[in-house]
Amino acid sequence: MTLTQLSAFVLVARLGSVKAAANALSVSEPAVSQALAALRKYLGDPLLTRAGNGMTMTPGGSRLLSIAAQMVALGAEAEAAVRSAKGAPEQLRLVAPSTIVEFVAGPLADAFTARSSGSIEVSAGVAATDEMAVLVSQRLADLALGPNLGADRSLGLVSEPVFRCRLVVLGAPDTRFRGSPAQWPWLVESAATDPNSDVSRLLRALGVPESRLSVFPNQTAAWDAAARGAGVAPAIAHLAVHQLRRRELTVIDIPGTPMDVVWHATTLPLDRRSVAAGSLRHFLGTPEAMRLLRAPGSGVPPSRFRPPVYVTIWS
Amino acid sequence: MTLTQLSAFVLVARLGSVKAAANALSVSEPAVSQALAALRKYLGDPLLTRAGNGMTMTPGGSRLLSIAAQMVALGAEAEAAVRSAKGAPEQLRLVAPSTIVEFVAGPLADAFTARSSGSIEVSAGVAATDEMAVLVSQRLADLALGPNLGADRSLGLVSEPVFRCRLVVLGAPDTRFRGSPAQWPWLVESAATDPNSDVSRLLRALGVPESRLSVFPNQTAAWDAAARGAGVAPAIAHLAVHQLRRRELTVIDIPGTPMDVVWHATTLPLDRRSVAAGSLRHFLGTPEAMRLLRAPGSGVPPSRFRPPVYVTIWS
DNA sequence: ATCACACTTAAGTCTTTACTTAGGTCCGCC
DNA sequence: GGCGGACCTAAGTAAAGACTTAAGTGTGAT
Repeated sequence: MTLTQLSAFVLVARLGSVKAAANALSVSEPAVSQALAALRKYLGDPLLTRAGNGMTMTPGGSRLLSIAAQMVALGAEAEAAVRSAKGAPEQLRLVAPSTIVEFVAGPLADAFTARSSGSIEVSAGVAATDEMAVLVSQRLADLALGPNLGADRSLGLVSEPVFRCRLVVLGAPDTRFRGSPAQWPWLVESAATDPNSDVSRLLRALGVPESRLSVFPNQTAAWDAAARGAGVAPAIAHLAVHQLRRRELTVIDIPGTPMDVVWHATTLPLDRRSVAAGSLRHFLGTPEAMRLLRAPGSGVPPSRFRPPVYVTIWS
Repeated sequence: MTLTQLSAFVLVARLGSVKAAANALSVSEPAVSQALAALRKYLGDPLLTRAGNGMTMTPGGSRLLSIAAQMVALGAEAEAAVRSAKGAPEQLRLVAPSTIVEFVAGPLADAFTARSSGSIEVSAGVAATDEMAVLVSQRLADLALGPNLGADRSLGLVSEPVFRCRLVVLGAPDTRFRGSPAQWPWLVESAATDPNSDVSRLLRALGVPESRLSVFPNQTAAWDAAARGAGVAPAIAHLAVHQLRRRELTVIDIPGTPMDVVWHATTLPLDRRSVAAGSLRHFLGTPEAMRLLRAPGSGVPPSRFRPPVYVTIWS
């Protein structure tokens, strides 16, 4: 499986004909056909079959297309990225659970970039708890903000506490649900599907079955639903301060809550981490960072907005 | 640039030594060193340089690492995807602007999967307006939900109106801002950074400068900030119905609003589109879909929650 | 200084890729 | 039936990839 073969496949799939693809690549028709044949043989799937005038994709071909297209696009992106790296600002990758990314990653990244006077760019990525440690240890991320990842000694990571907060359960002030908390409707955001997150630990401790969960694309939406009485929602207390102050939501007394949570900053040990990672680590200890961690969701200017890491499907 | 070279590079970067990488791949040390040399030559960047005991990355190397790691991971994923495609449910890719994905993609995908009794899985992806047309025409997405994409005849797409709504501007009931609307603080979500979105068209018409914009990671967070008086926020009226009903927000009278907006469903023409795409297109015309389009953000059960398309950084 | 260690280069081999031209096969269509 | 278009296979070639072993070359430590 080579990139040339994949791009031949992608082109045939997109243009609907071997001939057209050969034309687009300005090579002969058999060249494309053979690249396709090699791929078919390697993957053990016809991928594309003749159907009258054009070609149709097999199920395997259709899965492959989206992945292959990404790989081809990334190949081009890789060249461009390396070529343009000279003199470009250094990049720093921060990973965190979706909750943290939603509320604090943007402002934090923005503030840090400003502080480095633009010489370091921070991009934020969402990751599951158990992936974060691997990402950092493999240098695919520079710093993880979230739970303590230092427990697994084999990865050789340094995890230091940076922020203390409390996990509570919120609901609309005037609603009552019947039965035990396990029977109530629970409104959660996507981090609850990560079995190692604090929220899913709480849900397990309470014995809430999956059938009572509604997953929302982001935390604010889940709270919004809770505010209209659709159920109860777990929350890092200080992040919901606006909703609490406006009395849209109120803290519900549930056994096991408030639950103390400590956010840790995890990096490689001092001798292996990059200078930029160290300086972000240091920044997290400053009063400015504390203030950002404490004050949720303030938005950032458009020029400094960076969407969380995700790869475009097509270049 | 081959996948073998890239994986050698990734492994060296991750393990911090050529020797360790060679060991992990169970090949000789020069084999890895040469793969690296070929890549260095091809890209014209040292990528990794010796630094005492280990290796450190150049800026180019660090850019490459995250891309190369994805490519390698995708390579493995491609094989797995094709091999497991036999008998697996058909997949259907829906793309839409972030606003639509946030509110309706989850419930819509969930309802459609249920309706097909699990034989079709829908995944939702976020895309910029002008990318959506290309994605569909290149078969990288099956259906786009959003603005009318039929204007560009050359792509041969079919865009049909499915839903009418109104774009308004919201603010907290009791706040007043000074000066003209162009001077107010505007709280927007990421789609506003897409110059072809309805929101950025509105902002341009009003002459709002970039400096007055705050970008939030999602629409609900922007509204939430507006509700506490931080500024005004554009909104598709019916999606903010809960906030309006609770009087956290109220419609502000601004020239040019309400702006009529029509969501279109865009697919390939009938003879070129897949059966699944046609059936999703048909589903969008049913009362059930209408109800979901009209009722924002209801959450989905965990088993059916699918995060929007993004590629994991590491496999 | 020089030794040990780790990366790099050199030289040689074998395999695979990527491509060409030439001929074969399949399918719809008149 | 046979024609045309489109895809596939065959045979052959040049180039590149992916290895190996053997011999440098640089750097930190004793």
